[in-house]
Amino acid sequence: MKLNPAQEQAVTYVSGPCLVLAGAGSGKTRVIINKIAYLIKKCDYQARHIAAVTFTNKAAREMRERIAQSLGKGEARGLRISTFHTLGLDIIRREHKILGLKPGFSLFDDQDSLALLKELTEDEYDGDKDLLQQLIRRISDWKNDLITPDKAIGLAQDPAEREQAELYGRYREHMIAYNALDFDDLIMLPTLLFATNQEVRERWQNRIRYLLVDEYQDTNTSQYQLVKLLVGERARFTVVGDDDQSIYSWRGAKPQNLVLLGKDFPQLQLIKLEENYRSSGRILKAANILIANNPHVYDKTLRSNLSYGESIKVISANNDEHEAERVVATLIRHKFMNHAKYKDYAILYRGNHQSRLFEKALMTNRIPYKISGGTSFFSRAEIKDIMAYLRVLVNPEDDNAFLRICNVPKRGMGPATLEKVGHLANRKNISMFAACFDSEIEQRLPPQAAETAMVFARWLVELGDRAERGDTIAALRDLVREINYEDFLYDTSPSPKAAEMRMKNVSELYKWITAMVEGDELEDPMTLKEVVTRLTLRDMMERNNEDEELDQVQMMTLHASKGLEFPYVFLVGAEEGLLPHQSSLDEGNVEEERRLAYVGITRAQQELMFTLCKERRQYGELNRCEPSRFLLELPQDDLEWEERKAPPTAQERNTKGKTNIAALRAMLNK
DNA sequence: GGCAGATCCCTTTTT
DNA sequence: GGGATCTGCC
Repeated sequence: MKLNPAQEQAVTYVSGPCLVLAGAGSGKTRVIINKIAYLIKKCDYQARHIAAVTFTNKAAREMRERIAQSLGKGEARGLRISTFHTLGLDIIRREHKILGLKPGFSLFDDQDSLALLKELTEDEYDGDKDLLQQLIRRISDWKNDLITPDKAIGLAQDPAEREQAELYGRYREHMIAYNALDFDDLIMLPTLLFATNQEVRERWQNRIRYLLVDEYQDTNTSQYQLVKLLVGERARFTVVGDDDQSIYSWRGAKPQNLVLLGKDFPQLQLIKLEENYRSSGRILKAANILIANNPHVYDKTLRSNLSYGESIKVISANNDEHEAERVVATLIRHKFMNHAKYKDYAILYRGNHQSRLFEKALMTNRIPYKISGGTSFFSRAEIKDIMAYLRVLVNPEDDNAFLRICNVPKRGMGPATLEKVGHLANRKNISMFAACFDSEIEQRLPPQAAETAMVFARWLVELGDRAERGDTIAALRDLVREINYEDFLYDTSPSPKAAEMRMKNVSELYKWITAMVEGDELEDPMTLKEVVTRLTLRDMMERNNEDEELDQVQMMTLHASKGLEFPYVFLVGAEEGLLPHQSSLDEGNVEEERRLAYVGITRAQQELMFTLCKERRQYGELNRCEPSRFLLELPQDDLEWEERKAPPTAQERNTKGKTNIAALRAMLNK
């Protein structure tokens, strides 16, 4: 496939820092793939000196597959393609000594962190969920801004913030005691390390000599700093991004980093990709008109080189259940008329909970579907159990994991026993696991309980030895067998069928671990320690992607849809309060919601269908709904409102238009 | 210590 | 409306 002139320029400009502004569907992944190949084949870069960074595992996997196709396997050897977080993990793993971490550190996911913070704040917050949520958010913001607890305390403006900063400090101390890291640490630690340690920084600069960053608009402060420190003075890098697709500001992403880049690297080469190869002219026009309501730093207009296409449908339904039925009915008819496949259709929604009714409607009609995201594999209880066992094996300091498993299945270590073990651990400043071996344990616990704890701990040590010494996979199999996990599942599941499902999940996990331990052409074999941290990042290569070949309707959130494309798209729940989401309206962040709508629209290749309800059930209550303002912002001549729902009057459109322009002005004046 | 029923809170998006 | 957590009874 030939590149267009702008793409060609983006690929071959390698002599300095390069920013590629890539509109939706303008072939940015292609540019990255081609550029990597160009660097290796034409510029004498070795694959192992090139790193490409993405935000999601999915994107990384896709890139890996496509690069494997265009390069020989040998040529791609050593090429780093990973998410920011996996790159951070790699760095930490290699530099863990300097960072003061013991090998086999645990990675806490959100739930783990939440549990720890909940415990730490019991006195202060007394179980107030709101305050807890604020604290978590605050800590994450601090970490994303590279602010340590000491600094946070210094910066505190009021007593409440001071308290948060102190809790942040306690949280960090406990994490250190557990030999554990959270997601934000994966970026913050390497960045701080590079910032303060020249030798390490230079080592990594030497290791990564050309850096490519995908979805650059999603970087937060610490990620941007990491990029800057990695590229150093040499400044050999390419970042690809689109400010109109910035939809992650809620987790600290700073689209302003696009502007900062120009300031920090005055020699920055700016290249715009404005030719869209994905969507019909009409869909693209709608997207352009919608996003024109947002302020812009760099102007950019996407041009379609496809035909104008079908009109955009707006389907209205009486209520949310009806909405799902209408989508399914429309889909069935449309599929028949167009000889399409199920996998050509995507149902995109704002929040995960919306998937449920569609799932139900699809199921009753026997239509195969696949939900991406949502309750992930790794949040299932059985997977968390086994993972917790592995975490303790790998990192005995991990009290959280220990607590999860010490009585699963029941082995007589109930709350009373645990409380005493916990106290002992606390007083002696050792892990609970270590406390099970402590000389005092026999004085503190009733003989039976002390015996149980010691037997359990000894068994763990012995199993850990087995895994360490020889056959990791056999040890894993032993683990599941020796705790009688299967029986446990049958005892605790509501039905034998559910138990069977859960056991299947365990086997699936087992399969992934086996694959990772053994390695393959692209990935080196890993130790159990590595596997455990990697799995918390969910960075398995999804070897079971036979799924993708299956003919299934695709369902996902708008966020999850970024980077994907589908012939026919249903954008459901186009209502005030849902698509501009109420909480965003409250925070005055309509622009990000508009970008989210923009992302959804630009996923569609041939046809786009919006749906909305007159009323919707929320928290069990029935509420009236208004059409999304974004629908009113679209070019009405290109919309086809279905059913009795009248299109908006000229007046309605005018008022909407005026408020928007006023808002836009206010924004620009700021 | 385990289970059924009651109660509570929630739903924005993710590595 | 539904999943997670608590309560009170066995």
